[in-house]
Amino acid sequence: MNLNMPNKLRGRRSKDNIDQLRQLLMQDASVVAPLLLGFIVVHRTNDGLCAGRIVETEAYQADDPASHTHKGVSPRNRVMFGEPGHAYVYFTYGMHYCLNVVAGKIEDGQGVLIRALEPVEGIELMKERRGIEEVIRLTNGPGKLTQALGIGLKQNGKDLLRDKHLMLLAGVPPKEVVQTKRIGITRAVDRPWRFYIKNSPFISKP
DNA sequence: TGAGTGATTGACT
DNA sequence: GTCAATCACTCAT
Repeated sequence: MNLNMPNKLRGRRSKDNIDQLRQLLMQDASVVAPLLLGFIVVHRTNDGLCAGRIVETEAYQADDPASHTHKGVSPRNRVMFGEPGHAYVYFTYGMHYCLNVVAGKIEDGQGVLIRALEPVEGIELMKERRGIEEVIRLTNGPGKLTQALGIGLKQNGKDLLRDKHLMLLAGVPPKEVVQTKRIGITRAVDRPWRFYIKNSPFISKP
C-alpha cells in the first residue's frame, strides 16, 4: 500500500505514534479540523480495504448550536464526550451516515466532521458500493464517503488510533488550506469552521 | 405516544 | 432552482 506518508508514520503503529496523534486531537475541534486535512482514513472489511485522503472537514464544539452535543450528553452523542480519536458515526435523513473524529478533551463534546475524501485505495470496491463509476463522485460528500468505505453505526465509537479495521493515519499536510463558513446547517451558520484543501477536485462543494 | 427535525443526496423542473 | 426519500433522535404532550 503506497499511502505516500512520512516513513516514521508508515506501517505498524507505535505507542509513541499513538500518543502523539492523541495529543494533537486533544486540541479544540476548530484547531484539529484543518490539521486533519491530508490524513488518511482506512477501512478494512471482509470485502477488502478502502482508503481515502481527507480533503474537507468541519469543526463542531459543545458551545455551538449547530453541534449535536450542544444540549449535553445523550445516548446518540455520548461518543463525542469520550476520548479524542474515536469515531462518532451518526445516521441522518433516514438514509445517510456521517463520520466524525472526536476532538478536544474528554467531556468536551467536540468533533470534526469528515466531509470529503480523495480515494486512494480500493477504488473498485468503492465504485461497487456507490453504484457509480466516476471516481470524482465516490467520496465528495459526508454521506457518500461513508457509503464508499462501508462505514455505518457498527463503527460508531471505534478508536481510530488503535482499531484494526477503521483507522486514521497521518499523511502529507496540504500546501494550501481554504477556510470558509460551514454548509448544510441552519444554526450558527456564521462560524468559519469549514476547511478544505485548495484546488482539490474532491471537495463536496466549491 | 406522537410530531417535528435534520452536519444529505439525487432526481427532477 | 425545488423536492422527496426515510428514520433515529429529541422534545412536547
